Formats: sequence, C-alpha cells, structure tokens
Amino acid sequence: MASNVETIRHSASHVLAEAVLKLYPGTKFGIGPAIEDGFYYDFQLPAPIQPEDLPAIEKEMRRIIASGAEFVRKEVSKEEARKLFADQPFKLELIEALEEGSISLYEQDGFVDLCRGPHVATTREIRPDAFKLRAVAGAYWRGDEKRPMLTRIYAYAFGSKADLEAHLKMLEEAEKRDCRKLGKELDLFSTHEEAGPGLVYWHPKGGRFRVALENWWRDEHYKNGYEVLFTPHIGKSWLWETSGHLSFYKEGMYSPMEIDEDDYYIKPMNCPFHIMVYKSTGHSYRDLPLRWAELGTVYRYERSGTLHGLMRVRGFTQDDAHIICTPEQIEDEIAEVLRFSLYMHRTLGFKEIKAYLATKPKGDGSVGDPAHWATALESLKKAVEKEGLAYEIDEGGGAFYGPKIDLKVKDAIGREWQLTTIQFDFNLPERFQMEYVDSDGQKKRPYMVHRALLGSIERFFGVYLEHTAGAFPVWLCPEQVAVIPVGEAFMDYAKKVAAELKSVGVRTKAMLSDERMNAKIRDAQNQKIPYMLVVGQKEMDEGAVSIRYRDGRQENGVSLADFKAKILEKIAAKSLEA
RNA sequence: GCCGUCUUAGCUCAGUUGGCAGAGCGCGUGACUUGUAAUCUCGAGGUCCCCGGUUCGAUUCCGGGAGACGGCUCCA
Repeated sequence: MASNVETIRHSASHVLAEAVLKLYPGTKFGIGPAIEDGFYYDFQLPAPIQPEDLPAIEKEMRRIIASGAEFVRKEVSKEEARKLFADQPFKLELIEALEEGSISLYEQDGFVDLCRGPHVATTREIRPDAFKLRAVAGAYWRGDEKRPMLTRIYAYAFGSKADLEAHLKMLEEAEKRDCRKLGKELDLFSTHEEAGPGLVYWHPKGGRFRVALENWWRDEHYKNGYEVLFTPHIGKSWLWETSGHLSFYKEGMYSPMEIDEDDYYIKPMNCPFHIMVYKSTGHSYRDLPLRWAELGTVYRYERSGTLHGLMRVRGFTQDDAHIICTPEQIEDEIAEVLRFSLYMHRTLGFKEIKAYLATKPKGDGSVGDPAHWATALESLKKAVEKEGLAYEIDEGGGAFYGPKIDLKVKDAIGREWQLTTIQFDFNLPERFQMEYVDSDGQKKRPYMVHRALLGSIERFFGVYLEHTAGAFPVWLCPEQVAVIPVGEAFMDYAKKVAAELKSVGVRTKAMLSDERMNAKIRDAQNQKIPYMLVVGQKEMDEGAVSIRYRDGRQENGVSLADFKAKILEKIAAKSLEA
C-alpha cells in the first residue's frame, strides 16, 4: 500500500536524522516535520556545517534507504523515554510536555527517535530519486529567538521522481520570474542600500504601470460608491496614543521627530487619519455607509532580515479603505466589498481565489462586545458563501480588534499570494468615540471595517510581475507598442505611425537607432512589449503596419486604422490577451 | 535582530598561491543601411562593499561593520 506523501516526507526526515548522527556523532536532535514541499530536521551539531556537506549526507541517506530497514513503533512510559533520551536535551523537553501513556518511539536501522508517527513500513517506500537536500539554515528552537539557534536542514521530497522534477521545474520558473530580476531587466524599479533598504524607487516604466493601475483603481472606487481621501504622512503623538498604536504597535513604528516640542510619528497605518475626517463633523444614520478609500503610503519597521524585493518592504502604499456603517448595513457592506475585490482580481486575470476566515482569539486578549464579534463573523461567512468561494476557517486567528477575511489568489505557477484583507475593527471606534445619531435620536457607535484589495501597490506589483513574468496585459504595459522600421528609409514613416498612436493615448515608441531591425525586435521582445509594428516599403505604400506579437505570432499588411481600433479596443476591455 | 552564504565596471559574472584588475552585455564613437530574436570598428568606464589589523606590498589573509540572498509558523 502506498503511503501518503506526508508520511513519506516525515519518514525521510528520520532517515536524515540517522544519517546526520552517523556522520556527526554527538548531534542533539530537535524536531523534523513534513512541510509543504518536503521536510526539515533541526539539529544541534558538534561543529558547523556548510551547504557543501549536504551531498555526503544525501549519500548516507540513500544507503539507509537501500537497506530497506523497517520502521518499528514502540510505546514507552515517560520514565523510559527520559532514560532513553537522557543525552538529548531537546527531546527531554518535548517528553516533559507529553501525557503519560501517549509516548511512542520509532526505530529504523538501529536509530531511535521520539515520534508520534505514522511512518512508512520500510525505508524502501522513500524513493531515493524523489528527495533532495536543499539548504542549511539557522532556526531557533521552537521558533523562539530567546532559545538556542539550531541548524536546520531542508529537503524537497515527493512520492515520485516525476513529482520532484515538476517541483524543481516550478522553482526554476519562479526564479526566472523573480520580481527583483524582472524589475532590473525591464527597468521598472530599484532599491538602494545607501539610501535606505526596503524603500522602493519607481522608474519611469514602473511609473507607467502604476499610474495605469491607480487610475483604474480610482475609477472603480468612484463607480462603486467610494470617495477618495488624501491624508497626512505624519501625526502627533496624541493621535497614536488615542489609537493605541503607541501601546500595541510601537515596534512597527519609526522613532518620532520633534516639531515645535511635540512628537510626530510617520504613519504605519491610515486608519486614525480617516477617523479624524469622520470626526470633523457630526453624522446621522442617513449619511452611512461611508466608504472612504486612500492610496495611503505608510512606513513600518521590518527587521532587516525579513526585507524581500517588493514583497516585504519598509515603505508601501496601501490601497486602503474604511467602511463606516450601521449594524443593519454591515452584512450588505461586507458582501459588497467581497464582490468588488473578486471583480478586481478577476479583471487582473486571477482565476483561483480562496478565502481564509479568522475568528476571535481565545482568552481575554480581544476587545469588543462578543455579540458584535458574532454578527461580524456571520456577515463574513454569508458573504463568502454568497460568492460561492472556497474558504477555510482559522479558529482564533483574528486580530484582537476584530475578525477578518483574507483572500489568496493563485498565480500562473500555482503559488498562493494573499492580497485582499477585510478586517473588522471594534477597537478604534471605541477609542476615538466615533458616533452617529440613529433614527431614534440616540447616539450610537458605528461599525468600522478596514479593507485593502490589492494589499499594497508595491507588493501587488511584485506578485503581478511574477504572475505575468513581466508580460503584462496591454492596458497595464509600460510600453504598449514599438514601431520598428526595416531600414533607414522608413524612419519617417515609423515616426508618423508612432505619433498617430501616441495622439490617441497609446504608449508607443519608435525605435530609430541605427541598430539592425533584428536587434530591435529582440530588444522589444525582451522588454515584453505586446505589439511590435514592423514597417518598410510595402507598409509605407499602403498606410499599413505588420504586427509582430510578443508571443511570436505575425499579422502582415494591417491598415494603421485597423490596428489603432484593435489596440484601443484591447485597452478599453482590459483584455488579458494581446 | 539571530544562523548560514555572498558583495569585483551600469548589468551578468571571471580572476588574483599577497605584486599595475578581466570578459560578455550595456554606454560613447566611426562605418554599414538591413523584412521578423544580437552588423562590424575603436573607446570610455573600477575606492575589487566600508573601517581597522598583519605585511615591503591587501581586492586577496585576519577582525569589526553595512547590505543582499536563503531561513528563523508549520510541533515529538
């Protein structure tokens, strides 16, 4: 009977542990679970190891696998377990946390490990050609930075060689699409260590993309009943004391700057500012719901080791909005946000979208009336069900101030990215004493929901770059058309074609250098420009262009008027295909 | 922040057992004027990440620092 891949991975981690013990006697063992694409095992080694040591360990693992040793389960008492693992401090700690009577060991090839199981029957079920040691990394014991740092060995492992190869291929593809690499190749953005890491500089071409995206974003928000706000980048400490950020979020905020003897903080979030706008006037239930959006740039301290390309940065622009409404309106509002979010994602070409619902944290670490939590959760559930979305519930995973839904989209190579987050907030309305006058003349507290659809513009740009491999849909392309004359004699005609397209708003460049035509095509192709218009004698005579698409397709002798109509239609429709 | 690896031209990367620093691409120049993925010529371009130390001499060895990259949740 074939075991499931998780069991195989976990069994392989025991084999890794055995191999490491053989090669490095005296090793202390941490834990060795199966993970998404393989497994790892944490060790405290007698001496540091390098990536170059991995092949020797792999070889030893293959030897153990070939031996066909059986995995044998044995139950022991706590006392026996303590004796057996007397020289294994980490295992002893694990044993102490276990219930008497539930302690089991697994032994293979003379190597015994504390383990709940299950395991494969024999090491032969682990395919020697379906795993690969991947990397050595430091990892804190139990993920706690106050505890010892262990050496973690990561491996990829699958049920078959074909699965492993498919995974390696996906990783190779991911490397090609890496937003940092594409950002350089396509001249879209940069970061500068000397000017501050984790801060993104948008180049002209990145700017073209961003403006196209933001214009669309704003139009859609106005269409969908939002208003757009602009708020300051800094706020006095009063604001952050009132919001509670200085007590709960201080480590994510930068040090204050002193202005006229007051401390000002650069904003890590936009919400307190939107609340100030709300409080600038009184509100009736008749005004609600208010939907206020802002492309608000925030700055948050991220530990230096966690910065990553466009995906994790220190300054970013949230496509933020706050919805302020009455309890009666909340269900419709949530359904509406979700529908809007799905519409945006689908327009951008994401087909598979999954929801993750996070509920009230356990214990007393949360604020707000439990009845409100229940109403909120109910409205979130109804909304996902209405949209027929697949969803998972993360019990107790909500923030202390309210439950939330996150949406994850699947990209072109199967990876999931969280973009949208929709979060209730029972904390800020209270802290800022937000009110509206209800139909009964009573002052009441409104509901407030934070939401970001794309998450942040920077991170979304990174995700989208990787999803499309830089070949954006035409409407978002920094450069939509390259006009390439076949020779010097046709430069003027190329200029004329480009000018005509530019005049109707198509982002066009005429490639007029004295390079060969082939070199220009190659260049435009590498820049992922969707339309290359090749023009020579024939085209000039006929007022036509020859279209070369970035996928290599060709269409010759198209009249310029027809091409113009075609591309304008593709842009207007936000077509995903050129 | 912590563990590991890395840092050489605008980019991608060679190289120096410690003795004046290299290629390709890109950029500039001159020539050539081309029909669907790289025309040829010449040239400019470097604090070999930064600060100390060892040495007659350090890009290279040693120490410290910065940054980038892979990790630090997935529970025996």
